[in-house]
Amino acid sequence: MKNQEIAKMFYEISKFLEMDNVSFKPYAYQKAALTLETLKDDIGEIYRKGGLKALKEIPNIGENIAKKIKEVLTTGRLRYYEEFKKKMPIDLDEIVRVEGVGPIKAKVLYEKLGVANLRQLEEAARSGKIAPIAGFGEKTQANIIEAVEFLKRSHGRFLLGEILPVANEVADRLRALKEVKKIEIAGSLRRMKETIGDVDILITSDDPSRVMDVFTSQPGVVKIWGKGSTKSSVRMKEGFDMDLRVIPSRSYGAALQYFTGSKEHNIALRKIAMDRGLKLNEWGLFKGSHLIASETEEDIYRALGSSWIPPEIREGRGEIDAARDGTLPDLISVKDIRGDLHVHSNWDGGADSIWDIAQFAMKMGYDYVGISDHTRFLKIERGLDEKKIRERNGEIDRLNEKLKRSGRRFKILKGCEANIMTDGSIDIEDEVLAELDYVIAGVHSRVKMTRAAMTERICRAAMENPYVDILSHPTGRILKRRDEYEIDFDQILKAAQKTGTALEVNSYFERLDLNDVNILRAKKAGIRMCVNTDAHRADQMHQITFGIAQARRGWAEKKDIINAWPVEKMLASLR
DNA sequence: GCCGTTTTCGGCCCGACTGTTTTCAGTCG
Repeated sequence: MKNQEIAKMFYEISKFLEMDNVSFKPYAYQKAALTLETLKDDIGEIYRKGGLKALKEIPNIGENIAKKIKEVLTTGRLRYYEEFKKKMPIDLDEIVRVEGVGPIKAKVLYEKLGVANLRQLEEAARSGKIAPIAGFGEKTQANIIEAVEFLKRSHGRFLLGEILPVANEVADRLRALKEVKKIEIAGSLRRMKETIGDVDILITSDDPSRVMDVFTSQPGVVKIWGKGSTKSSVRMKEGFDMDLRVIPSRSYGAALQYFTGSKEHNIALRKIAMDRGLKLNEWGLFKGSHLIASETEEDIYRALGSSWIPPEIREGRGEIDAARDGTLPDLISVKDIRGDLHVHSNWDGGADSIWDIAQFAMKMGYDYVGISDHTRFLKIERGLDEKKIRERNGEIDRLNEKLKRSGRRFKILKGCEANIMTDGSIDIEDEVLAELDYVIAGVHSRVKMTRAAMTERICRAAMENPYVDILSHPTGRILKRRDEYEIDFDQILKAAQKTGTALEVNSYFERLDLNDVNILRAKKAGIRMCVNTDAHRADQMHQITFGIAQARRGWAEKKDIINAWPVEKMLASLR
């Protein structure tokens, strides 16, 4: 993933430049990084085909940045970046994650105290060395200690799947109050980002004081940071902070738009406002001092010549242009999903029987459910061998008969989640794979291999096995625990393209794999995807919400997601 | 460092808050 690597370098350069108080250049590098991150084609490929000229044709890549990309591609290094690193060998990315410390403070701390990483930052703060530095002080030092502690405890972010249920519960509690007129969760949670920093809730109310009382005294609040008539802020027992803001009814739409973000989206939108001689802020859209739009988000987007944009794609990845041109994607939604293809039964390590799973799937309104038990190699999950798979298939046949007799059109599909062994082979005989409706394959062992070996393992062997239809959790990352495998994702995309293999969007909240950016790349490459839950208990099938949210963030439409298709069409596409 | 229906220079998003100051720099969203 050369694009991602170079993007990361540019992000860091942007911070180094900010540190030196350089104006505007940081912005240029940031934009270049964002462009690279979401670029459809491999940057190396672009360079090979069209040289420097082709690089310069990419938006936000000019003369100088093109040359730097060329340098990375041809030498594997970037002197400009290395010089920054040499001058200031600090873990900038880690340090600026501490609330209240930005690039400029980081620089001072390095020069005065030699602080190069989080540990040293904490040490310096705890030994009282930070307070005496000009521009810092006691309060800043205490804040740094608290911020570092927080970061260590939580890595600074919370998982969407952990935080959304809590936030919804709070929102429901407030919604029930007669003093609350409108209420909405804003921020990255509304955008359904895979990880969330804190929660912003917006309300309108004629009598906020009682709402604030309820908010700050509700169960789960462990600390009240502040309580006023327009804003209250609390820490919840789960460790994240929640803000409640009371918004004047008239500017509700403007505030909702503003607090939903993302920052990049808002910057782009404000720019458009400016181009039209208008000004956009959290109070509304203004021409001079005259208010043009503010009550609803729709009003604001419309006044800027755009249709309303779903929060999930407000990430500054071209959504505003698309909205203006009328080419916004018709995003996939939960109700489009006809069935879940990745559910484990109690034949392997799952908790529930196939019949219970089917009942649950019917309750969810699905047309089918695919049982994809683990296979032989995965002993810890009681993986099924060929004989067991056949026995289980027999049970599925009997249950399908039963469904048919009772007049239900619901179908249980025979699948498995086979293991991709280190040499790329599949741990089940082809003969048995052929008897299944579909085959998922995934890596569950030896997750640390060289990039070349892991890429080949997944691509050449597994994807080209004629029976493998879907690749489960393709990049292998576990949020806050484990990075992606070392893989060349572009190669995986190519293999999927060539073989028609679908890539899974795994909805399990610690995986969310593919992630939003990779979904967008897969979509652009015309690759089919499949939003599954990997449920090990029937009720986990509800987690489809999280996968769908990521699919939406990756601009996926019904046509991109095979389990949004009628079952016959879906099955036909696999074989 | 990028960009251009303001096109090779002169712009580049904006406001609030915090902590440090005594008029503002840095950070955040």
